[in-house]
Amino acid sequence: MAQSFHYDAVKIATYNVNGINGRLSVLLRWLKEASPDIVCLQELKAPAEKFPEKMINAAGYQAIWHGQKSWNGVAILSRKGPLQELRRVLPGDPADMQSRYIEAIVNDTVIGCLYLPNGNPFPGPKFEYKLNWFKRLTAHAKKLLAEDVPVALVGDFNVMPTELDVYKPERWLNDALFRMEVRTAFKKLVDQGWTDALRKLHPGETIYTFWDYFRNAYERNAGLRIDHFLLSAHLDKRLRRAGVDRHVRGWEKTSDHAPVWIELKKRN
DNA sequence: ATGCCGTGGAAACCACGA
Repeated sequence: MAQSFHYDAVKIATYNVNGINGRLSVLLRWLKEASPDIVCLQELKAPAEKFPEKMINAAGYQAIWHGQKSWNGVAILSRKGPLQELRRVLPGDPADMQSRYIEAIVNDTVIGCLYLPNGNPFPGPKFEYKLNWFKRLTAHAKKLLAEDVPVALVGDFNVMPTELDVYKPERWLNDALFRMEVRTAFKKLVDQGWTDALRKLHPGETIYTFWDYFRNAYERNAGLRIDHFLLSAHLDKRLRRAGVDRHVRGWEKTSDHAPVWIELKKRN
């Protein structure tokens, strides 16, 4: 068996599905293949009542979700332990109606599932909204760390943290995913004491989680690393493996993102 | 360098994504 380990692992994944109903067959195929314990989904692009709960349940997962008509939408799935929802709104702006955050406790671990705004075009109100959302996330993240419990902030951050995370950095300098303000915001967040799990286990390696639909981006490996796992110190200590299921990006009717995952040593 | 692709929703085009 290729997949045989000397420890019991907890596998957590994140997947921007780009429309959960349009991608349902891809999602279910991947869930069966990868068998993650916890999954954070982004870009459901469906209102609450159109979340395919029965199919997700039939695949072996409980779910909580925060839907929205047409855009955004986030969900957390769990294969084993129950999900105890903590919040479904990022604090700090009561006027913000976009479904971009949901948080739950699963097996004593806090999972914050997020879909950070894209922010394009720069300059403009969307970019300002992104920076403000980042500030709110950073403030909330600080509170989570202060609670001194195992926490993971997981999802589509819409940021390439460094030049290593972009196939052609020079072309992205003025893009809202790579503007220095946004990279700086990501670094400020990480410097609170979070671990960028993929980067820690694969330093110096080219890792992408997204490839455009056009210009044969996937075939050319013209990708971006924008889906991330930020781990508190408790989880960092348990981190064993991490990767990208990049082959899923090659499937028919697939999302432009690939699923990303980590494995944690199980708690004693 | 660019929405050339793809989704959802409303209305056979538009908003939005990264």
